[in-house]
Amino acid sequence: MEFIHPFIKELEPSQLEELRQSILYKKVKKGTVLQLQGDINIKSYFVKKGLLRSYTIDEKGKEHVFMFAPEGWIISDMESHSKGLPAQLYIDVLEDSELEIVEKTILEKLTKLKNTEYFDKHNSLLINRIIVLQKRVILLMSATAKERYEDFLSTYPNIIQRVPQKLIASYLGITPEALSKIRGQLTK
Amino acid sequence: MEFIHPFIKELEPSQLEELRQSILYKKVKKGTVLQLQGDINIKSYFVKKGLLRSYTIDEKGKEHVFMFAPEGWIISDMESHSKGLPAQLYIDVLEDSELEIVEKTILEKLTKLKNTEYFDKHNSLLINRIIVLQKRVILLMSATAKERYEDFLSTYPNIIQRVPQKLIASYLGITPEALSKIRGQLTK
DNA sequence: CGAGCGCTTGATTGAGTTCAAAAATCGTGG
DNA sequence: CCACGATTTTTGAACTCAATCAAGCGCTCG
Repeated sequence: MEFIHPFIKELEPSQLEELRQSILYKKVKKGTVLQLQGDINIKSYFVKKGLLRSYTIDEKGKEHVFMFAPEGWIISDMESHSKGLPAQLYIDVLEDSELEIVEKTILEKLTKLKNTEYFDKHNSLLINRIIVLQKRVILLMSATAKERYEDFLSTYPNIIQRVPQKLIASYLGITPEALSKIRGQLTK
Repeated sequence: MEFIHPFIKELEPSQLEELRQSILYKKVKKGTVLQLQGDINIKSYFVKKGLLRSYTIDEKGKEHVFMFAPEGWIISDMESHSKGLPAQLYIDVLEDSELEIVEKTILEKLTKLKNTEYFDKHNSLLINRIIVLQKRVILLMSATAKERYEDFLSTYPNIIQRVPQKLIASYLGITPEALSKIRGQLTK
Protein backbone atom coordinates (compact mmCIF):
# COMPACT_ATOMS: atom_id res chain seq x y z
CA MET A 1 0.00 0.00 0.00
CA GLU A 2 2.96 2.31 -0.29
CA PHE A 3 1.43 3.64 -3.45
CA ILE A 4 -1.53 5.23 -1.71
CA HIS A 5 0.35 6.18 1.38
CA PRO A 6 1.74 9.50 0.28
CA PHE A 7 -1.67 10.53 -0.98
CA ILE A 8 -3.83 10.06 2.02
CA LYS A 9 -3.32 10.44 5.73
CA GLU A 10 -6.78 10.16 7.17
CA LEU A 11 -8.97 7.45 5.80
CA GLU A 12 -11.52 5.17 7.34
CA PRO A 13 -10.69 1.46 7.34
CA SER A 14 -13.55 0.72 4.97
CA GLN A 15 -12.33 3.27 2.44
CA LEU A 16 -8.82 1.94 2.74
CA GLU A 17 -10.05 -1.57 2.16
CA GLU A 18 -11.82 -0.53 -1.00
CA LEU A 19 -8.71 1.13 -2.35
CA ARG A 20 -6.63 -1.87 -1.46
CA GLN A 21 -8.70 -3.98 -3.82
CA SER A 22 -7.35 -1.99 -6.75
CA ILE A 23 -3.76 -2.71 -5.80
CA LEU A 24 -1.95 -5.93 -6.53
CA TYR A 25 1.39 -6.88 -5.06
CA LYS A 26 3.61 -8.85 -7.39
CA LYS A 27 7.18 -10.04 -7.90
CA VAL A 28 8.35 -9.91 -11.50
CA LYS A 29 11.41 -11.23 -13.24
CA LYS A 30 13.91 -9.31 -15.30
CA GLY A 31 12.79 -9.23 -18.90
CA THR A 32 9.06 -9.30 -18.25
CA VAL A 33 7.09 -6.93 -20.44
CA LEU A 34 4.36 -5.36 -18.36
CA GLN A 35 2.69 -3.18 -20.94
CA LEU A 36 2.72 -3.00 -24.71
CA GLN A 37 2.26 0.07 -26.87
CA GLY A 38 -1.42 0.07 -27.77
CA ASP A 39 -2.67 -1.72 -24.65
CA ILE A 40 -6.00 -0.46 -23.42
CA ASN A 41 -6.06 -1.82 -19.89
CA ILE A 42 -3.50 0.63 -18.56
CA LYS A 43 -2.06 0.18 -15.07
CA SER A 44 0.46 2.09 -13.01
CA TYR A 45 3.47 0.45 -11.41
CA PHE A 46 4.90 1.51 -8.09
CA VAL A 47 8.40 0.08 -7.72
CA LYS A 48 9.01 -1.23 -4.19
CA LYS A 49 12.26 -2.87 -5.25
CA GLY A 50 14.09 -3.26 -8.54
CA LEU A 51 14.07 -1.26 -11.74
CA LEU A 52 11.62 -0.68 -14.59
CA ARG A 53 11.78 1.34 -17.76
CA SER A 54 9.31 2.72 -20.26
CA TYR A 55 10.05 3.16 -23.95
CA THR A 56 8.55 3.58 -27.40
CA ILE A 57 9.36 2.00 -30.70
CA ASP A 58 9.14 4.42 -33.61
CA GLU A 59 8.02 3.82 -37.19
CA LYS A 60 11.59 3.00 -38.16
CA GLY A 61 11.63 0.23 -35.57
CA LYS A 62 13.97 2.00 -33.19
CA GLU A 63 13.61 1.85 -29.43
CA HIS A 64 13.67 5.07 -27.41
CA VAL A 65 13.94 4.84 -23.64
CA PHE A 66 11.57 7.26 -22.05
CA MET A 67 12.34 6.86 -18.37
CA PHE A 68 13.88 4.59 -15.77
CA ALA A 69 12.03 3.90 -12.52
CA PRO A 70 14.05 2.63 -9.56
CA GLU A 71 12.74 1.98 -6.02
CA GLY A 72 10.12 4.44 -4.85
CA TRP A 73 9.17 5.64 -8.31
CA ILE A 74 5.89 5.32 -10.10
CA ILE A 75 5.91 4.52 -13.77
CA SER A 76 2.82 4.68 -15.89
CA ASP A 77 0.98 6.04 -18.81
CA MET A 78 -1.56 7.73 -16.63
CA GLU A 79 -1.55 10.57 -19.12
CA SER A 80 -2.85 8.25 -21.80
CA HIS A 81 -5.27 6.66 -19.43
CA SER A 82 -6.87 9.85 -18.24
CA LYS A 83 -7.44 10.75 -21.85
CA GLY A 84 -8.84 7.34 -22.64
CA LEU A 85 -6.07 6.69 -25.11
CA PRO A 86 -4.27 3.39 -25.63
CA ALA A 87 -0.80 3.13 -24.13
CA GLN A 88 1.89 5.14 -25.88
CA LEU A 89 4.68 3.32 -24.12
CA TYR A 90 6.05 -0.11 -23.47
CA ILE A 91 7.02 -0.88 -19.90
CA ASP A 92 9.39 -3.69 -18.99
CA VAL A 93 11.49 -5.01 -16.13
CA LEU A 94 15.26 -4.41 -16.05
CA GLU A 95 15.94 -6.12 -12.70
CA ASP A 96 13.95 -8.69 -10.72
CA SER A 97 11.47 -6.40 -9.02
CA GLU A 98 8.67 -6.14 -6.49
CA LEU A 99 5.78 -4.03 -7.59
CA GLU A 100 2.47 -2.62 -6.54
CA ILE A 101 0.35 -2.82 -9.62
CA VAL A 102 -2.37 -0.23 -9.53
CA GLU A 103 -5.56 -0.74 -11.52
CA LYS A 104 -6.95 2.30 -13.22
CA THR A 105 -10.17 1.87 -11.23
CA ILE A 106 -8.32 3.37 -8.29
CA LEU A 107 -8.44 6.75 -9.94
CA GLU A 108 -12.20 6.83 -9.87
CA LYS A 109 -12.26 5.65 -6.29
CA LEU A 110 -9.81 8.34 -5.28
CA THR A 111 -11.78 10.98 -7.13
CA LYS A 112 -14.98 9.90 -5.40
CA LEU A 113 -13.37 10.48 -2.03
CA LYS A 114 -13.20 14.19 -2.83
CA ASN A 115 -10.08 14.25 -0.77
CA THR A 116 -8.28 17.47 -1.60
CA GLU A 117 -5.02 16.20 -0.13
CA TYR A 118 -4.98 13.47 -2.72
CA PHE A 119 -5.57 15.95 -5.51
CA ASP A 120 -2.82 18.18 -4.20
CA LYS A 121 -0.29 15.35 -4.08
CA HIS A 122 -1.30 14.10 -7.45
CA ASN A 123 -0.93 17.58 -8.90
CA SER A 124 2.47 17.84 -7.41
CA LEU A 125 3.51 14.54 -9.02
CA LEU A 126 2.31 15.74 -12.39
CA ILE A 127 4.14 19.02 -12.00
CA ASN A 128 7.34 17.16 -11.20
CA ARG A 129 6.93 15.20 -14.36
CA ILE A 130 6.45 18.41 -16.33
CA ILE A 131 9.58 19.97 -14.89
CA VAL A 132 11.63 16.90 -15.79
CA LEU A 133 10.23 16.77 -19.31
CA GLN A 134 10.71 20.50 -19.78
CA LYS A 135 14.35 20.19 -18.81
CA ARG A 136 14.79 17.25 -21.15
CA VAL A 137 13.30 19.13 -24.11
CA ILE A 138 15.65 22.03 -23.50
CA LEU A 139 18.63 19.68 -23.18
CA LEU A 140 17.72 17.89 -26.39
CA MET A 141 17.42 21.20 -28.20
CA SER A 142 20.47 22.96 -26.87
CA ALA A 143 23.05 20.50 -25.56
CA THR A 144 25.53 18.22 -27.31
CA ALA A 145 25.48 14.47 -26.67
CA LYS A 146 28.42 14.88 -24.30
CA GLU A 147 26.68 17.56 -22.28
CA ARG A 148 23.53 15.47 -22.08
CA TYR A 149 25.52 12.51 -20.83
CA GLU A 150 27.22 14.60 -18.16
CA ASP A 151 23.85 15.90 -17.09
CA PHE A 152 22.56 12.35 -16.87
CA LEU A 153 25.57 11.35 -14.78
CA SER A 154 24.89 14.04 -12.22
CA THR A 155 21.11 13.67 -12.21
CA TYR A 156 20.89 9.86 -12.02
CA PRO A 157 24.24 8.68 -10.62
CA ASN A 158 22.68 5.59 -9.09
CA ILE A 159 21.13 4.35 -12.32
CA ILE A 160 24.31 4.18 -14.36
CA GLN A 161 25.77 1.11 -12.73
CA ARG A 162 22.55 -0.80 -13.03
CA VAL A 163 21.69 -0.24 -16.67
CA PRO A 164 23.45 -1.37 -19.86
CA GLN A 165 25.00 1.52 -21.73
CA LYS A 166 22.94 0.94 -24.82
CA LEU A 167 19.86 1.85 -22.82
CA ILE A 168 21.46 5.00 -21.49
CA ALA A 169 22.43 5.91 -25.04
CA SER A 170 18.84 5.37 -26.06
CA TYR A 171 17.62 7.61 -23.23
CA LEU A 172 20.03 10.31 -24.36
CA GLY A 173 18.89 10.01 -27.96
CA ILE A 174 22.22 8.80 -29.37
CA THR A 175 23.69 5.50 -30.60
CA PRO A 176 25.62 3.14 -28.29
CA GLU A 177 28.72 3.74 -30.43
CA ALA A 178 28.52 7.48 -29.88
CA LEU A 179 28.13 7.03 -26.13
CA SER A 180 31.10 4.69 -26.02
CA LYS A 181 33.26 7.28 -27.75
CA ILE A 182 32.11 10.03 -25.40
CA ARG A 183 32.99 7.86 -22.41
CA GLY A 184 36.38 7.23 -23.97
CA GLN A 185 37.01 10.97 -24.22
CA LEU A 186 35.90 11.63 -20.66
CA THR A 187 38.09 9.02 -18.98
CA LYS A 188 41.30 9.74 -20.82
CA MET B 1 -13.02 35.88 -16.25
CA GLU B 2 -12.66 33.37 -19.02
CA PHE B 3 -9.71 31.98 -17.17
CA ILE B 4 -11.75 30.70 -14.25
CA HIS B 5 -14.72 29.78 -16.32
CA PRO B 6 -13.71 26.31 -17.36
CA PHE B 7 -12.76 25.50 -13.79
CA ILE B 8 -15.86 26.29 -11.90
CA LYS B 9 -19.53 26.03 -12.65
CA GLU B 10 -21.18 26.65 -9.33
CA LEU B 11 -19.82 29.45 -7.25
CA GLU B 12 -21.42 31.99 -4.99
CA PRO B 13 -21.15 35.63 -6.06
CA SER B 14 -18.92 36.44 -3.09
CA GLN B 15 -16.49 33.67 -3.95
CA LEU B 16 -16.46 34.76 -7.56
CA GLU B 17 -15.77 38.32 -6.53
CA GLU B 18 -12.79 37.25 -4.47
CA LEU B 19 -11.34 35.30 -7.36
CA ARG B 20 -11.92 38.21 -9.69
CA GLN B 21 -9.57 40.31 -7.60
CA SER B 22 -6.70 38.06 -8.59
CA ILE B 23 -7.34 38.56 -12.27
CA LEU B 24 -6.28 41.59 -14.23
CA TYR B 25 -7.45 42.39 -17.74
CA LYS B 26 -4.85 44.06 -19.90
CA LYS B 27 -4.00 44.97 -23.49
CA VAL B 28 -0.34 44.53 -24.36
CA LYS B 29 1.70 45.54 -27.38
CA LYS B 30 3.80 43.33 -29.60
CA GLY B 31 7.29 43.07 -28.19
CA THR B 32 6.38 43.47 -24.53
CA VAL B 33 8.27 41.11 -22.24
CA LEU B 34 5.90 39.85 -19.57
CA GLN B 35 8.20 37.64 -17.57
CA LEU B 36 11.96 37.23 -17.29
CA GLN B 37 13.87 34.08 -16.47
CA GLY B 38 14.53 34.29 -12.73
CA ASP B 39 11.42 36.31 -11.86
CA ILE B 40 9.87 35.34 -8.56
CA ASN B 41 6.46 36.95 -8.85
CA ILE B 42 5.13 34.43 -11.35
CA LYS B 43 1.82 34.99 -13.10
CA SER B 44 -0.19 33.05 -15.63
CA TYR B 45 -1.46 34.55 -18.84
CA PHE B 46 -4.74 33.60 -20.44
CA VAL B 47 -4.76 34.79 -24.05
CA LYS B 48 -8.14 36.27 -25.01
CA LYS B 49 -6.75 37.61 -28.27
CA GLY B 50 -3.31 37.66 -29.86
CA LEU B 51 -0.26 35.50 -29.48
CA LEU B 52 2.37 34.92 -26.79
CA ARG B 53 5.39 32.69 -26.58
CA SER B 54 7.63 31.35 -23.84
CA TYR B 55 11.32 30.64 -24.25
CA THR B 56 14.63 30.12 -22.47
CA ILE B 57 18.09 31.45 -23.12
CA ASP B 58 20.78 28.85 -22.51
CA GLU B 59 24.30 29.30 -21.18
CA LYS B 60 25.60 29.81 -24.70
CA GLY B 61 23.21 32.73 -25.11
CA LYS B 62 20.88 30.95 -27.51
CA GLU B 63 17.12 31.36 -27.45
CA HIS B 64 14.91 28.28 -27.46
CA VAL B 65 11.20 28.72 -28.04
CA PHE B 66 9.29 26.57 -25.65
CA MET B 67 5.71 27.12 -26.72
CA PHE B 68 3.37 29.43 -28.60
CA ALA B 69 0.05 30.44 -27.05
CA PRO B 70 -2.69 31.74 -29.37
CA GLU B 71 -6.26 32.69 -28.39
CA GLY B 72 -7.76 30.51 -25.70
CA TRP B 73 -4.46 29.16 -24.41
CA ILE B 74 -2.88 29.62 -21.03
CA ILE B 75 0.82 30.19 -20.82
CA SER B 76 2.71 30.14 -17.58
CA ASP B 77 5.41 28.71 -15.44
CA MET B 78 2.92 27.32 -12.98
CA GLU B 79 5.20 24.35 -12.61
CA SER B 80 7.95 26.53 -11.23
CA HIS B 81 5.55 28.49 -9.12
CA SER B 82 4.01 25.51 -7.40
CA LYS B 83 7.49 24.38 -6.48
CA GLY B 84 8.43 27.84 -5.24
CA LEU B 85 11.11 28.15 -7.88
CA PRO B 86 11.95 31.28 -9.85
CA ALA B 87 10.74 31.38 -13.44
CA GLN B 88 12.54 29.11 -15.87
CA LEU B 89 11.09 30.83 -18.89
CA TYR B 90 10.77 34.19 -20.52
CA ILE B 91 7.33 35.11 -21.81
CA ASP B 92 6.78 37.80 -24.43
CA VAL B 93 4.18 39.14 -26.81
CA LEU B 94 4.33 38.31 -30.54
CA GLU B 95 1.16 40.16 -31.57
CA ASP B 96 -0.80 42.96 -29.93
CA SER B 97 -2.83 40.96 -27.43
CA GLU B 98 -5.55 41.04 -24.83
CA LEU B 99 -4.80 39.06 -21.72
CA GLU B 100 -6.17 37.97 -18.42
CA ILE B 101 -3.23 38.13 -16.09
CA VAL B 102 -3.68 35.76 -13.21
CA GLU B 103 -1.88 36.36 -9.93
CA LYS B 104 -0.48 33.36 -8.21
CA THR B 105 -2.65 34.12 -5.20
CA ILE B 106 -5.52 32.67 -7.15
CA LEU B 107 -4.08 29.23 -6.68
CA GLU B 108 -4.41 29.45 -2.92
CA LYS B 109 -7.92 30.83 -3.21
CA LEU B 110 -8.93 28.02 -5.51
CA THR B 111 -7.36 25.44 -3.24
CA LYS B 112 -9.24 26.84 -0.25
CA LEU B 113 -12.52 26.35 -2.08
CA LYS B 114 -11.89 22.61 -1.94
CA ASN B 115 -13.71 22.46 -5.20
CA THR B 116 -12.90 19.09 -6.69
CA GLU B 117 -14.07 20.16 -10.11
CA TYR B 118 -11.33 22.74 -10.16
CA PHE B 119 -8.73 20.14 -9.22
CA ASP B 120 -9.99 17.81 -11.89
CA LYS B 121 -9.78 20.44 -14.59
CA HIS B 122 -6.40 21.55 -13.43
CA ASN B 123 -5.14 17.98 -13.47
CA SER B 124 -6.42 17.58 -16.93
CA LEU B 125 -4.55 20.69 -18.08
CA LEU B 126 -1.34 19.37 -16.57
CA ILE B 127 -1.81 16.02 -18.23
CA ASN B 128 -2.30 17.70 -21.57
CA ARG B 129 0.95 19.49 -21.07
CA ILE B 130 2.66 16.20 -20.25
CA ILE B 131 1.32 14.54 -23.37
CA VAL B 132 2.56 17.39 -25.54
CA LEU B 133 5.99 17.37 -23.91
CA GLN B 134 6.22 13.59 -24.15
CA LYS B 135 5.52 13.73 -27.86
CA ARG B 136 8.06 16.47 -28.31
CA VAL B 137 10.78 14.51 -26.50
CA ILE B 138 10.13 11.50 -28.69
CA LEU B 139 10.18 13.64 -31.82
CA LEU B 140 13.43 15.29 -30.80
CA MET B 141 14.99 11.89 -30.18
CA SER B 142 13.73 10.04 -33.21
CA ALA B 143 12.86 12.42 -36.04
CA THR B 144 14.94 14.44 -38.46
CA ALA B 145 14.51 18.20 -38.69
CA LYS B 146 12.35 17.74 -41.78
CA GLU B 147 10.04 15.30 -40.04
CA ARG B 148 9.73 17.59 -37.04
CA TYR B 149 8.80 20.48 -39.31
CA GLU B 150 6.16 18.41 -41.09
CA ASP B 151 4.75 17.39 -37.72
CA PHE B 152 4.65 21.04 -36.68
CA LEU B 153 2.85 21.95 -39.90
CA SER B 154 0.10 19.46 -39.23
CA THR B 155 -0.17 20.10 -35.49
CA TYR B 156 -0.14 23.91 -35.54
CA PRO B 157 -1.24 24.92 -39.05
CA ASN B 158 -2.69 28.21 -37.81
CA ILE B 159 0.49 29.35 -36.09
CA ILE B 160 2.76 29.20 -39.11
CA GLN B 161 1.43 32.26 -40.88
CA ARG B 162 1.60 34.36 -37.76
CA VAL B 163 5.13 33.66 -36.60
CA PRO B 164 8.50 34.51 -38.17
CA GLN B 165 10.31 31.44 -39.42
CA LYS B 166 13.27 31.95 -37.15
CA LEU B 167 10.99 31.37 -34.18
CA ILE B 168 9.59 28.20 -35.69
CA ALA B 169 13.15 27.04 -36.32
CA SER B 170 13.94 27.74 -32.70
CA TYR B 171 10.88 25.77 -31.57
CA LEU B 172 12.02 22.86 -33.71
CA GLY B 173 15.53 23.03 -32.32
CA ILE B 174 17.24 23.93 -35.61
CA THR B 175 18.80 27.03 -37.18
CA PRO B 176 16.79 29.39 -39.42
CA GLU B 177 19.10 28.45 -42.32
CA ALA B 178 18.32 24.77 -41.91
CA LEU B 179 14.57 25.47 -41.85
CA SER B 180 14.85 27.60 -44.96
CA LYS B 181 16.56 24.75 -46.79
CA ILE B 182 13.97 22.24 -45.67
CA ARG B 183 11.20 24.51 -46.92
CA GLY B 184 13.04 24.82 -50.20
CA GLN B 185 13.09 21.06 -50.59
CA LEU B 186 9.43 20.66 -49.71
CA THR B 187 8.08 23.21 -52.18
CA LYS B 188 10.07 22.15 -55.22
C1' DC C 1 14.59 56.73 -48.51
C1' DG C 2 17.86 54.22 -46.10
C1' DA C 3 19.11 50.89 -42.38
C1' DG C 4 18.20 46.82 -40.50
C1' DC C 5 15.94 42.61 -40.15
C1' DG C 6 14.40 38.30 -42.11
C1' DC C 7 14.85 34.90 -45.55
C1' DT C 8 17.54 32.47 -48.94
C1' DT C 9 21.54 30.16 -50.99
C1' DG C 10 26.14 28.24 -51.11
C1' DA C 11 30.63 26.47 -49.20
C1' DT C 12 32.78 24.49 -45.39
C1' DT C 13 32.94 22.06 -41.11
C1' DG C 14 31.77 18.96 -37.40
C1' DA C 15 28.99 16.02 -34.41
C1' DG C 16 26.97 11.94 -34.61
C1' DT C 17 25.27 7.85 -37.63
C1' DT C 18 26.01 3.73 -40.05
C1' DC C 19 28.46 -0.31 -41.06
C1' DA C 20 31.79 -3.65 -39.84
C1' DA C 21 34.74 -6.25 -37.00
C1' DA C 22 37.32 -7.13 -32.81
C1' DA C 23 37.48 -7.19 -27.65
C1' DA C 24 35.16 -7.61 -23.32
C1' DT C 25 31.48 -9.07 -20.42
C1' DC C 26 27.51 -11.76 -19.14
C1' DG C 27 24.67 -15.72 -18.38
C1' DT C 28 23.55 -20.40 -18.64
C1' DG C 29 24.04 -25.31 -18.72
C1' DG C 30 26.92 -28.88 -17.78
C1' DC D 1 32.73 -23.26 -10.92
C1' DC D 2 34.08 -23.33 -15.54
C1' DA D 3 33.39 -22.94 -20.51
C1' DC D 4 31.09 -21.60 -24.35
C1' DG D 5 27.85 -18.82 -26.89
C1' DA D 6 25.46 -14.61 -26.90
C1' DT D 7 25.16 -10.04 -25.96
C1' DT D 8 27.60 -5.50 -25.02
C1' DT D 9 31.11 -2.45 -25.62
C1' DT D 10 34.85 -0.60 -28.10
C1' DT D 11 37.32 0.98 -32.15
C1' DG D 12 37.76 2.55 -36.85
C1' DA D 13 36.39 4.29 -41.57
C1' DA D 14 33.11 6.35 -44.52
C1' DC D 15 29.17 9.07 -44.74
C1' DT D 16 25.15 12.43 -43.61
C1' DC D 17 22.52 15.84 -41.59
C1' DA D 18 22.50 20.04 -39.76
C1' DA D 19 25.55 24.01 -37.87
C1' DT D 20 28.43 27.69 -38.95
C1' DC D 21 30.13 31.27 -41.74
C1' DA D 22 29.43 34.41 -45.41
C1' DA D 23 27.18 36.96 -48.96
C1' DG D 24 23.06 38.77 -51.39
C1' DC D 25 18.19 39.89 -51.86
C1' DG D 26 13.70 41.96 -50.48
C1' DC D 27 10.75 44.22 -47.09
C1' DT D 28 9.26 47.05 -43.70
C1' DC D 29 9.00 50.64 -40.73
C1' DG D 30 11.00 54.52 -38.76
